Amino acid sequence: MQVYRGLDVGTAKPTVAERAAVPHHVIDVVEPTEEWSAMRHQAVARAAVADIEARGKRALLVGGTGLYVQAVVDDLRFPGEDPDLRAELEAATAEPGGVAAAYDELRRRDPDAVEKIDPHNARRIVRALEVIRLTGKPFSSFGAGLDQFGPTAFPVRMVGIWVPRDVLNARIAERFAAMRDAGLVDEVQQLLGGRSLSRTASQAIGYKEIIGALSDHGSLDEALDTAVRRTRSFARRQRMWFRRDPRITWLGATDNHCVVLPALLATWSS
RNA sequence: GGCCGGGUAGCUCAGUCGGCAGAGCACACGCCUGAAAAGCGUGGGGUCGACGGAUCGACGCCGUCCCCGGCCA
Repeated sequence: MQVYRGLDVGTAKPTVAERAAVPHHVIDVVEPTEEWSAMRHQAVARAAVADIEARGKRALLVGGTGLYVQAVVDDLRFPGEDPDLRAELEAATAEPGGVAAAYDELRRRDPDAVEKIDPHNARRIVRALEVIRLTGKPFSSFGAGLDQFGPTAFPVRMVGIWVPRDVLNARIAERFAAMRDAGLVDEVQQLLGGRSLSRTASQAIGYKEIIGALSDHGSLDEALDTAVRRTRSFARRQRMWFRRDPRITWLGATDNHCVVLPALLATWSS
């Protein structure tokens, strides 16, 4: 979400001072009216890494989202996209019984892919059918899957910081309180002036809830509570995603995350 | 004080004619290849306000009491 210009406070974007001290990349690269995607992220982030390495420097990748980290680091090749076809499939699944019918079609055309997709997950069923109809090849033929951890696309060391649950939850709540104090609501109001955010930008945690509260005069306190819960849920999905990656070295943190710095720096300079 | 409505999961509430106690959210566990800060699956949880009664059988019917809200005085 830090790729979006204007989404500053709520994405905990690095400050101007921080960016002057350490050059950051892939920040503020698009307007919030634009769509962003894993494939787009892969291209831009890899270009940034190549640029850094060409200057004899070393890139530090900061992951938030597992799919995006793997899109950059692993040899993921995304099959093509067809917006019209996707719209047609989405309309079909919106009909009563449409999701079940689409799932049946997927079962017939790609028995392997059906194993990894839940029968009610319309979004992923649509995407799989889109790829099959577009390419004529099974969705499952595009790579071994995200649970296969082969050689990375370039040399990389992966480190994760494991934070105790109660510390994490407390920090998430504090973080949103601080964002509110820093003017998050004002920022959302300015963003909305005369335009609407893209589908991807408008689902940013905090922004989505505040936009909802502002548009139907709901409670901002409730919006922030929802955003806090959604952040905890996001953190849980991050934990689930990264936990299964055997290449990650986990560093434990207590209530003071600085204690992992020596181990982190040792990894960096090794 | 009288009348009416309500009391069921942590929260908001369904529960048909009396026949195995339900949903959404929360929480826990988990899935994942062009929306991923997205989408989806599974699960644990109950003195059905309390006590008594009729019934083979009560969240439901009858009685008494307690609590909450509204109206009247």
